[in-house]
Amino acid sequence: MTKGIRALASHLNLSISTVSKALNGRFDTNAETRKRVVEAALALGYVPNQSGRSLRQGATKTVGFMIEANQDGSTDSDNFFMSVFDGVQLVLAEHKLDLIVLPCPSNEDPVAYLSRMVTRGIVDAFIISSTRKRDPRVKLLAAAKIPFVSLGCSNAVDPWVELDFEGVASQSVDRLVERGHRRIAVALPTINLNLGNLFLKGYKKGLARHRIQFDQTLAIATPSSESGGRNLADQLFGFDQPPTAVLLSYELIAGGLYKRLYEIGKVPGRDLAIIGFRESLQTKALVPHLTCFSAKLKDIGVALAETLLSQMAPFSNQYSNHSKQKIWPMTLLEGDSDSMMVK
Amino acid sequence: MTKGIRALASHLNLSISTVSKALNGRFDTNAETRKRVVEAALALGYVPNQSGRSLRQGATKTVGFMIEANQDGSTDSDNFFMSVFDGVQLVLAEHKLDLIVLPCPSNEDPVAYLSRMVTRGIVDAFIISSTRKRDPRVKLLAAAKIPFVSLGCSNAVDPWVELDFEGVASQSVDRLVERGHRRIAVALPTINLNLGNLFLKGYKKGLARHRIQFDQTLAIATPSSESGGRNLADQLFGFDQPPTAVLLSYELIAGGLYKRLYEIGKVPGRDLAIIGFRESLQTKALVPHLTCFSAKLKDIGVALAETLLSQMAPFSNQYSNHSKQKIWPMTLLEGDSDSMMVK
DNA sequence: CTTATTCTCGAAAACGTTTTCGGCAATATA
DNA sequence: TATATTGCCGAAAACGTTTTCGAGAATAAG
Repeated sequence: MTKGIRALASHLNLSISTVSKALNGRFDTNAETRKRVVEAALALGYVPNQSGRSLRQGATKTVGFMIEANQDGSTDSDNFFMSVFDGVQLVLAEHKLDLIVLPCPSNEDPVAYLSRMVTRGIVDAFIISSTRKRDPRVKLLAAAKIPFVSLGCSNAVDPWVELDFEGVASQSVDRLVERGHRRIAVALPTINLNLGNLFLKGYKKGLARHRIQFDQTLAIATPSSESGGRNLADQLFGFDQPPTAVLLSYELIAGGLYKRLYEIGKVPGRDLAIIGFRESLQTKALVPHLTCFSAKLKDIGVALAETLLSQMAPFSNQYSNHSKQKIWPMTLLEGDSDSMMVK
Repeated sequence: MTKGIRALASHLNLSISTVSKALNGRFDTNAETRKRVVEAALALGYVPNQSGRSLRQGATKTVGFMIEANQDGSTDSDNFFMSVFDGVQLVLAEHKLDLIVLPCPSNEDPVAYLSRMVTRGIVDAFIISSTRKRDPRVKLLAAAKIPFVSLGCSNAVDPWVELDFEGVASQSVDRLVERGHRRIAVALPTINLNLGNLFLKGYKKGLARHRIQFDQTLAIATPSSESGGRNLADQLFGFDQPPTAVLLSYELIAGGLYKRLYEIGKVPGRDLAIIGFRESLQTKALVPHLTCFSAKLKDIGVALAETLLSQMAPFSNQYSNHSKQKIWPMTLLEGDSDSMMVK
């Protein structure tokens, strides 16, 4: 079974040189031929092998952007991903594997981008993040039989590592109910990230445990921005009977929420109990301190890498006992934003 | 002039296969020979071409980690680099160039890491960040004649794009003096980042303009962390005659600074005027609002890419009129942390 | 001494592409 | 009609490496 440009050429009854030239749009090929070749390439899903290309051309057509974590001894992770990368590299290095980061441009569809990177052939395996519900990218990778793992649960069969959104939400409800809250709102992402579903699930489970009726109007989708937080404040206190507590599935909105609360004369932790999701430099700057959860990001990276290796043929036996799907626990960081008692 | 493994082989009077096997530590080579080969490789600076390797081996030995910016319409850049990447890719895409990100592991020396990536040969050009004074990485790249640009000024001859640290510091002094301040402190990074020198330079220029004597004790190096900010507060109010204002060259410490101030009964903007450097989600969460500066991060990415292309042979003519070094202006975002008047 | 075995090395193929070059046919020019 | 030009295509080399296989020498076994 021939592969690559040879397969395409023989399928078209053309020489590989003609095919190559046609694909690269050279003018010493017939326009008609060019069209035929391009169409066939599309149909057969042919894409040139990058190693072959760069070897021949003596150039990779790629620019590298080197970044570092803060090197001055600061332990605060101002950047979620840098910590995760670190853990991933720790494991990969043991097997002489390197990690490169592929930033999807904001003006390109993530699926198209991934597909481009797959065919570019500069990596053997993928880690993907921001996993959506029924994410087309996992289908793409699974179909292409390319080893991968997703940061964020995808489905029941493919490998993933996930923060414990469900547990955090559920635990948060417990904590609030203990303090007398009955009307608890939840802030969810506006896009179809799977974390939203998980968080909502945990929230509902928590409510059910305490026999509190789920109220759809208290599940509020809000963009993860400053203004998203402000809007949330207005919505919460726009109710005839405002909720006394709110859970955030995404902590980036906490800043806007706090600010708007102060503007309308409400004090976090006094007039509204707030539990954020993950700690960050932002949540640490808030007054009163935001109660939220923390995770060992580096260890998540380690888990990601191990899960990935268990999917890669040369290493799978070494990691065969490794679980394919893992929910990562988070620990509570008590702040003052939910210390009030109700009723 | 032969290159690569051939050159090494002929230099050693060995066949390329033996050399290859020796370098890869195979046991069908004499131990003595292996040693000779490895030493010669080191001496001649030989490193295998990655394209050739992956082509032959059918594997790249690399894992890709795909990340995305927030896709839910949030305009806040919670991540400095993601915005910069976006701008870089905008320009590179026009020339069918791709961008990959190379995250330096925290346990590896940045110079060694860069050198490894250079020899790995998976990219044609580099962008480096966190530039230090007399950064060995720029020497490395310049010596190897690899096109590059640094985010952060390096020296007088090599290409860079830099945020206007000097201007920001200088302008901040003006602003504070206008409000009656004479004793103005400045917070600097503890490591030898070039931005520290520039910031200090601008600070001194500002002072000189207003005939204020520079006081070395008011230039305080502090790690960019929560606790760094707390320490700063203690140091400032530990003086017999505490300064009435402080400039931050790095905004990540603002949260810790604010918190500690409140703890010791001081209010930002009343007892101490504060001007931060760059806006972020954290600075936006602060109450009172931190006065700081903002830059169009995406445009900085564009500038980086253009500067880089002006250094790359195939594109340099297209960008020949492009300046090799560029200071990027920032605009003031007035907050309430420096609104007080003194005396 | 003969045969088997081990050790060390080199020749050559292969990975998948691009590019140079020459050849043939069809068309334009003289 | 003879010659020059153009348009289109294919053969083959090249990029730099790894790997398979066989050969020869040296050593061990019989």
